[in-house]
Amino acid sequence: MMVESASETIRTTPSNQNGVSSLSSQSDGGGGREGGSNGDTNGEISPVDLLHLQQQQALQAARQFLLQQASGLNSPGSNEVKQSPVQVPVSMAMMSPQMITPQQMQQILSPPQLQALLQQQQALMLQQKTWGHYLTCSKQLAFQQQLIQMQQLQQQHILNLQRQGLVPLQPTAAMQSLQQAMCPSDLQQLWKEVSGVPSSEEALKQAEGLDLSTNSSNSTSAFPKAASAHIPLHSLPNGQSHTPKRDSHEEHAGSHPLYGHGECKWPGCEALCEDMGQFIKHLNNEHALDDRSTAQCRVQMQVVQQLEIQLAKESERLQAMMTHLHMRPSEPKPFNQPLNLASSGSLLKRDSDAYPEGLPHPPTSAATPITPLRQGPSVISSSSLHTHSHSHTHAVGPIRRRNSDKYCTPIASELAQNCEFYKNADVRPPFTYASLIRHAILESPDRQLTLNEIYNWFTRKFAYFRRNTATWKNAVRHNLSLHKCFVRVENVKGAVWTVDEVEYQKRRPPKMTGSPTLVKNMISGLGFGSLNASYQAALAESSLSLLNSPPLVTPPSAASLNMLHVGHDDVSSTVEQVNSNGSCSPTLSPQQYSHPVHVKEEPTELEEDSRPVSLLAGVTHSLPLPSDERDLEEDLPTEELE
DNA sequence: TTCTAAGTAAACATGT
DNA sequence: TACATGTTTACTTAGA
Repeated sequence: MMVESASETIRTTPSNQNGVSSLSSQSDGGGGREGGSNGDTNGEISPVDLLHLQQQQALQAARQFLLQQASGLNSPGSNEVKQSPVQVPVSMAMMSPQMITPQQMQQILSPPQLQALLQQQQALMLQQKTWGHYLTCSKQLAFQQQLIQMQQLQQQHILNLQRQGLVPLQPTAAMQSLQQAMCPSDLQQLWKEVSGVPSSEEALKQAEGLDLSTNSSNSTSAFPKAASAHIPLHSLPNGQSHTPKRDSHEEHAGSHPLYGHGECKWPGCEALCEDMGQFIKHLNNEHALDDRSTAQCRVQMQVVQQLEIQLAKESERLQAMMTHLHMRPSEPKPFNQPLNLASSGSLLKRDSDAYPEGLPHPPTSAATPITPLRQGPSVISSSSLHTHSHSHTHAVGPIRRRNSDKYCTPIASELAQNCEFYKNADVRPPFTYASLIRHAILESPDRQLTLNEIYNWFTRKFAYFRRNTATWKNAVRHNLSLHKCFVRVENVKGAVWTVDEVEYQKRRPPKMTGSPTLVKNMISGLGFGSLNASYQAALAESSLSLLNSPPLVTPPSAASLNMLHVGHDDVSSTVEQVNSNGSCSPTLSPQQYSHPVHVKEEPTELEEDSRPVSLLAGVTHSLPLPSDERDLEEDLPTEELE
């Protein structure tokens, strides 16, 4: 019986390798693995070569430009004199960030700068990888916002300087005329080219390279070190030195983007300023339109642009990766090869229109993948893939449990986003049977299903469960009977299965990404101090999930508890979002619409008043009382109840 | 290495 | 009797 599955279980290696390696590769040179379009082209001029050529040309242009500036401004002079190099090449002066190619930017920035940028980006990507795919998009969005804020900040300062007369009006007119059509970064680029031109060798060094380690010819100058000290690239990505977005006139109302916590937030300054007036004075004195400030601004802008470019590239790579993983038209066995794929925004459609069972359909295309992967990919389940390739003894290709637990997968959202995929692809869902059963039950309108309905749900939702029915059905029954969280209820329709939320939460202590004691303390603060920590945490989650149901929410408790919430595979935390699609009702407890006759009888010896859970349960949702008693009796150590 | 949870298989009981 | 449903046990496996 087991032997026949051996051939099926070793099927995921190609996709696995592809997916995992792609996800983990940050120095892939633009995703050469993604479709191989950027691969090596031996013997002929590839796009990469052309890009290199363009980079060289851009480098030459940039160096000439900078040398031109340096030579034209070598003599000390006033700002007016410094404006003379306004006659920069129009192509450079008018070059918006969008017009500067990444390669040109890379050439404009010195190797140390690029290195610093790369480190930042790698750190960012590491963060993204660490937090997983799920956070990537939000992080990118946040980062993009940060970039925009910084651009606005810089522009604001520029405008401020203009208002204060520190910036000549000559370019301002042009800027104003362009202001309507150009983004802040465009304006800044224009401004920096027009007005803030480095006038000396140090400016050149600043622009070409802040670190002398690679610039031996200038290594004797002491300035670059100072300049590099004034350009703390690290201040950008974390955004610590930038305040939230402000209106361009807001600095007059008591705040300034470059001023915060009594410090000047100019890169590398950190001068203490007691009040805004002092800060303004400091800003005008120390960060006036001079070579240093201009160079700093220039470098900062380039940092921003570089990061933007990198962000765009990484986003594009991500898109390509996810698209690639979703669409494998050349797969010889598209449905017999379990593809554990990333989520796709295109798969968000609710599947009330299930395909005929047993008829696999081609996976839907993934045009706009938006669901990021988690640290432990919930869909690209390494565990799933792993077990598929290692489990030779199970006919169904066991997913090997705990995926959802381990990766804290919100099964509801996962299924909601990938329902089409799972429906069509012969992929074992990376969830435990218990999670799936629970999801099926909670997804139902009445939050109760007969065994046969559970079967149907499995086969309807997952192509994987359209075969080996005996195996997984047995597993379903086994889980239903085994886990106390599943409560058999007899109503007029016969026996149905419901979910005991508390019990379900209890069977797995929730994973707290933060301090586990936080939950305990907070719950203790809520008056549940008599419970043990794990049970408190479980209750917290259970309550959280149910507190999400509007009719049952007590705002303060919900708010405070929501702070504790960490996602796992619980449907309760995400079922509401499924409910938003109208597929199930979130609030009713089984006992609210059925008259339970609990078959699973277990000894109950505890007094009801010794169970603080009833407090919470009573507030949040109606619990199955008999099972509740049973559960509490079983899981709460008696010594802790005494 | 040990423990635990999950998955699988199977035996058995019960009801239709 | 066959089948569905439900329970229980045993075993294997993976992960902590």
